[in-house]
Parts: sequence; structure tokens; C-alpha cells
Amino acid sequence: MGVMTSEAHELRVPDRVTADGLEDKWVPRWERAGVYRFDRTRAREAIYAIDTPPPTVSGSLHVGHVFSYTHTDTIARYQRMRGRAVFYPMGWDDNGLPTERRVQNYFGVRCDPSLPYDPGFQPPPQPGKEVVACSRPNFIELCERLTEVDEQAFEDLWRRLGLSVDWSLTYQTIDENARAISQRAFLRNLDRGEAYQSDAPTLWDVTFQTAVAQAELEDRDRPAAYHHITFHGAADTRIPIATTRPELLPACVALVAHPDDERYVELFGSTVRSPLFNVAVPVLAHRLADPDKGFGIAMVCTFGDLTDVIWWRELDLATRTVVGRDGRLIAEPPPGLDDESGRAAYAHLAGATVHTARERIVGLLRESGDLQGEPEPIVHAVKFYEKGDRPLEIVSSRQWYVHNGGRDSDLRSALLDRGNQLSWHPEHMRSRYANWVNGLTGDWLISRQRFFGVPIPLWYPLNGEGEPQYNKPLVPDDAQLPVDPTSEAPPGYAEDQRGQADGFIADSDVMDTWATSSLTPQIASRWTVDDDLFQRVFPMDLRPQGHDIIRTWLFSTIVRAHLENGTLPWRHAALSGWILDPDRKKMSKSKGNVVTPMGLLERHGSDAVRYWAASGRPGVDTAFDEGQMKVGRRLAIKILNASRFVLGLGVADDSAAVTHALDRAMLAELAAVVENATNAFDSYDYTRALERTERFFWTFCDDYLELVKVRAYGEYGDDAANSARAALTLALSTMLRLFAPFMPFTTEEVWSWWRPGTVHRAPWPAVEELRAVCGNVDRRILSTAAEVIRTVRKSKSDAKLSMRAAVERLTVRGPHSSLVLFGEAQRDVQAAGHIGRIEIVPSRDDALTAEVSL
RNA sequence: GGGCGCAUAGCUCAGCGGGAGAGCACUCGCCUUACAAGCGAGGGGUCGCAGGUUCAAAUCCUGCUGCGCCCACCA
Repeated sequence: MGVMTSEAHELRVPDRVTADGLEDKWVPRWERAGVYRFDRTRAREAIYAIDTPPPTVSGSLHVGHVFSYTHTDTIARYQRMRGRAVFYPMGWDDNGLPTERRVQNYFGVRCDPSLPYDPGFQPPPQPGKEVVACSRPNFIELCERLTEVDEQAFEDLWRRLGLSVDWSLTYQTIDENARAISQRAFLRNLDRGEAYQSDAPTLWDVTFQTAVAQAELEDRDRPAAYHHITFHGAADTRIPIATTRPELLPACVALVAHPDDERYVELFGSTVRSPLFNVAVPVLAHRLADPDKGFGIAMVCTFGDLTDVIWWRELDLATRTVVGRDGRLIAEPPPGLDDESGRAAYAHLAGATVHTARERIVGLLRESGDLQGEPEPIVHAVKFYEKGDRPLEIVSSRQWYVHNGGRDSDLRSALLDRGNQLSWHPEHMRSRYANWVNGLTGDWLISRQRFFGVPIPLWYPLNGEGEPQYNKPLVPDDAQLPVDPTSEAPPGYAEDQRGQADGFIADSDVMDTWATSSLTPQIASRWTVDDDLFQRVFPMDLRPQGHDIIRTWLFSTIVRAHLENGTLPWRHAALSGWILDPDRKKMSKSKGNVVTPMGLLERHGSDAVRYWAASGRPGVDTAFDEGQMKVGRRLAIKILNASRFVLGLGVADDSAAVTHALDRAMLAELAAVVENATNAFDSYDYTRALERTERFFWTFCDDYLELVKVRAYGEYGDDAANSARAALTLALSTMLRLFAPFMPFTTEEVWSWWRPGTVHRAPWPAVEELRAVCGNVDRRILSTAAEVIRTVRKSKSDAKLSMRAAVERLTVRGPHSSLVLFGEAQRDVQAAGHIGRIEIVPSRDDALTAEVSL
């Protein structure tokens, strides 16, 4: 009886093998056969669910994608072979700003929400200098049109790469189901008091004209300059302050110094006047003022930075807004700027960009004698929206927030606990999560003043005077979801009441893209839509993602599942590293070092590229290395050739025929490899699994195959040959399955030569199967024989002879125990080395030595 | 300033308490009835530095240096 159940299957081994064309052959066959189709009838314990990262389709295809998605795919394939029904969906993140920006550039249009829908609207054939304005619905149509094209390009790449995704489970973060779930989750947050609105200073991107959240900030070093400006105190005293933002002088509301700073103790409580504008501002004490910065006294403005906001709030200061939402100084001078010459000075600044206003005010200060010396250039870090290219301003606006522990220590510690309950791969990524949660300074700002996104599903009633009642939002019926409040009326109102007194207005904002992405486990598992599916796949098993978005995607997903489902969204998180170019720099388009992934797949073959990707361990930044792909390709070709050879020797599905000790030793070695690879996969270390398998495979080819091939030809009789053939058959079947998660095309090709069905649904090799065949044979029989044959090869190499050259005599010396091991393989060594005579000489040496006489 | 990670052959990396390793690159050789896009053999490293623990340290501990990432600061 064979260890493998196998029906009679025609053996079709090609005369010549090639690694080319396997993708075109197998991608459509897998699709037709439904090899990767999720079986939703299985019980939860028999399911492995993956929360696939939806790629931003408006971004460019990048080798980084190939890298990290391959990692996940090896895990998916392993779990499938372990008998799990793998829930492996694909999502497209086509929601939000990146899509808007790409549509603007691609078509040369911009969205003007005040325009009516034009059913016949067509963008210019070529994006021209003149940007064409269109309505919000027209703009959204263009977004949909372009994302469809982008998504197809991604899907083609993923299929060719061999991702074992179930394409029937595809979703978009902007599709109807995602919008409904996103809005439903928000409304439930609102209902439980976890979502709230607040009119407060907010970080604001002046280019995109939207609020942004803490998680979307990044610091960039920018040149700036300290300007030394004189304020005027009582009795002609002059108080110099240093600022990098002189243009905010008209927005100044106070000066602040540290309470213990003796230079300023006298001034606390007094009033000073600003230069040029002659506005009276108080001098106050606050612990956050740093005596070592500038002159130790800071100009507090509406608002220069986040510290200004703290001072404004804690010291109860006035508000003097000068920077508008478009990044220009607003037309009217701020309240309190009543002095006539001050208003004249302000008139020079009104309407100017921040940059221009700064130049102008420096000129004015110089003229008035209130600028001391020349500006002193420095470089300092400035906050930017990560997708923006102008520094953020801070403006006051009404926004929606969701609790995330930033202002609530109970929730914060609950979320820290969730991080501890999660399994992290690699483990040290856990601390990044804790760092972030501990550093939160406020709740999660989820509203964005943008167009292409999931609308905030609310309206506000208008009172008799037509004033919106923001504190009484109108909510849609659940059955209405997804809803667009700008084109649908709230329950109990008619459309013609929009904008009318006693009528309603829509909340025109959309949700932050993370507010939707944070629900990918719920969206993919169709929470509230398909309860049966949800129960089977949620919480999921695995979240694979980049380590750079722990603070955004990973954290926000945990927040949502914690608030909504009272659980972690998944058990494991696997973080992948970056791709670095050969100079160890992160790859970037601007440096021209980006390689198109499809070109790589075509040049090296998908399995070769996957091989390179799989050599990058979880969480480790990895160099882009086409050399590794060449190695992968060589491995693929070697697998094809070795398989052809093994199968050509004769298939023997009969484990009882494995009688030779050398054959059993090889299988014992293989059993250890299976054990290692299995353990490695179970701890998400796919790289180790590959390494162990590959190392075994090469020694299998170089040593074992060479040793037994003469015997397998039948030189020493049928029993001896059958033992080798049966061992080779079993080893090949096992190795193909070990390689299958990494090299799905090559292994499937070989599998099809002699096995029915697909290798990707074949059972993962079991250690017990192999151990049952090899018993407790001594594995050193193989390594001993290999060592001796290596000595023989070295002699021939040193003598510059062919490996086929005859050896007259081989003398093997060593302790009895080693000679016994060698004896088990002696005849195979003799045949493989073309050795005339072998002499065995017992000795008291510790190790075996071999002496070759040519 | 805080946190995390990394430092081993020319390159990419494995090893993480008892032999310093792999692949690539390099050198030499070989048509060998699976594979010349192959096969065989070989040279090459005081395991970042300094201490400590131990019979024994690339491996554990402490400090230092350099590189990277995250966070904070940004008058």
C-alpha cells in the first residue's frame, strides 16, 4: 500500500522542460477549476480568514506590493494545504484623496460642488492648461471610471503573480456595501456616544482644504528664520521676541514666558503693544514656555502651532484669525485690530499667501524699526499632511470625532490590552503600537471636507431663521444606507425643504478614508449584511500590512472592532518591511529607480520573483535584488529537471518497497525538514520554511540522486531499484508540496505530469507519513555517504579529471560505528564514484577518512 | 530627547551558549546517459568597539559607536 492515495494517472513527462509560459497556462485553469474558491459551508475552526490590505489603486504598481502580497500568499497557500477553507478576499482602496488627486491630474478637471450635474459631461480629451470645473456627481463618475481601469491593472498583476485570492470576494472601499457598512458603523458610534462633533482648532491642509488627523501628519525639515521683533511695554520698554512666523503678528493674542523666568516676572500681568498693529496683548506665565528657546518669551497667535492652541485654551485668550482656509490672509483685519495705522498695515497683507505676507511684513517691520538685525536662518521640522506639499495651518472648524482613547484613559488602557492580546509577527512591532496609543493627544478626527468618499450620513435641521441646529443631527433610516445626504432628504422631510427655513441642510463632509478602511474585516465578512458569513470568518485570523501604517490602519481597525464588536478584529498581525534599492535607500519614483513589477514577472517568471520576495523575513526591510530572482529562476528550472529525471526513473507509489537504509535515511532527513517547515509556517516564518526546503532539495539533487541513480536504473536488481524509486517518488511528492506555497506554477506543472488534481489542494506533508516509512534509521548514513563521495569528487577535481573518470581504489578508514554507516551505502558510493575497489580499514581515528587512488 | 530595530566573507543574509556558515560575486576544473541558463572543487571573515558573566561568548549582560525606522520638539 502506498502512503499516498493516488488514482491511476497517466504519466506525461515532457522531453524538455521550460520555466516559461507557466503563468499563462495555469492562471486560467486555476480560475476555471475554482482552486482558490472559499468554501463558506465550513465551520469557523476549519476556516482561515485573511484581512487583505486593499491597495490604493490610484497609486502606482510597485515591487513593494509584489513583495508583501507574496508573503501573505505563502501563508494562505500553506493554510489551504493544511485543510483550512481560506477566506482570502481582495479589496480596492479607491476611496478618498489619492483618487481625487489622480482624477484631477489625469483628466484636467476639478470638482466644484456648486455646479449642477451634467449628464453629458465629458472631460477634455487631453488634460489642458485650463482646468475644467465639473459637478460633484460628474467628478465622482470620473473617479469611478478611472479606478476601474486601475483595478484591472492590479488584478492582472496579482493573478500573474499567482496570488491565491478568491476573486469572487472582491470589494471596493467606495462600493455600495462598504459605504453602507461604513455609515452604519458611524451611526452606531454616534448612537453609543462614541462619535461627537466639536468646533475647535484643527490641523488644516490649505491645498486640499480639509482637516487632517493626527495619524496623517508627518514632519518635514524646512528652512525658516528667526525674526527678532520688538514689542513695546509701558514707559517705552522694548520686549524683543523671536518668531519664525512674523506674518502671524496681527494674530498675536499674548506673550508667554515660564513662571520661573526672572527676566519676565516683572511683566506678568502687564500689557504690551504689538509693533505695526499696536494691539494690546497680555504678558502671561505658563509652564510650557521654554526659557531656552528664542528669548524665552513666545508670541502666542491664532494659531501658529499646537502649543498656541494649548495656551489659547488654558489661558483663555482672545481669537484673532488671520489665515484663511485657502492659506491666504483673510480680507478683514481680525477683531481687536482697531488702530488706524495698524489697519493700514494689515491692508498690505490681506489676500496674500502666508509666504508673501511674511516677506511684506518683514519689510514693514524693517521700515518701522521693529525688526532687530537680520533674520537668522534655521532649519526646523514643520508639520505636513503626509500627502500634502504645503505646511499645515491651524483653523477653527466644526468636525466629527470618534473616541480612540486619546482623551479617555479607560479606553486607552483597553486598547493597549487589545494590542497585548494580538500576536505580532515579528514580535517587536508590538511596541510600536503601544508607543502610538500612549502618545495620542486627542480623539480621532474623521470628517474631511472632500468629495470622493463616504458621506457623513447626517443632516441638520434649520430653525425659523434658517440657522443650522448642529446639535440636533438628523439620522437616516438604516434601510436608506448608503445615503448621500446632499442628494437625498432626511426622514420626515421633503427635498424642497433643503436649505429652507425650518427645513434641513446636509452635512457635506465625507469620512476620512481610514474611517472606512478601519472596517475592512467587517466589510469583507459582510457584517450586518450576511450574518452567516460574518459568524464564520470574524474575528479573522490574519492582518498582513506594512509596519508604517500601524498607527493608522492597524490601530483604527482595532478601535472599530473594540467599540463595535467587543473583540480584536484578528488574532495575528504580520508586518512586512520596505523594499530598499541596492543603495539601501527606500525606492522612489523621483530617483528613477522604480522597476515595474509586470516587467519583472515577465523577465524572471513569477515563481522566481516570489522566491526573492519570500527571502524577505517578516518585518525586515529587504534590498531589491534581481540576483535573487535569478537564483529563484534557477531553482524553478532545477525543480523541473530533477522532477523529470525522478519520474523518468519510474514512479513507484509503494512505500513498503523502501527497504534500503540509504533511502530510509534520506526520508528521515526529509521528515525533519517537514517538521521544521511546518513549525516555521505555524509561527509565520515563511522564509525559514523555504530555506529548509531549498537546502534539502539541493543536497537531495547533488548527493542522494547521484548516489542512487545507478541503482534506480536497475543495475542491482528490481528490489534494489524499487526501493530507490519508491523513496524518490515519495520524496518528490513531499518536496513539491513543501515548495508549492512559494513556487505555485512550477510545482503545479510538475504535479500535473503524474498526479490528478492540483498540488494546491493536496494535503501538506505529514511528518508521521514519512516516519512510518523510514522507521528509526540512522540519518547519518546519507551524510556519511555524501562525505565520502565528496572526497572522491575532490580528488578528481584536483587532478583536473572528469567526474566520470574511474577510481582504481578507495580506502575508507574510521571507527567501527562509522564504517557500519558507510557500509549501508557502500555499493551506491562505488557506483556513483566509478570506483573499482573499496577497502575498509578499521582504525582508532575519531572520524572517517577516505583515500582515493586514481 | 524617548522608543524599537540592525551591525557576521566584496554583496545579500542565516546562525543566537560549545565546530564561523549559505547564496551571489571571484578562482580553478569538468560535455558527467535530468539539468552547460549545468556540474564539481577552491580562496576569502580577529562575527562594529570596550568591558563583564561562564570551564566555554558571534551567541547572554552592561556601556559606547555607527546606520535605519517610529514618536516628541519646532518662540
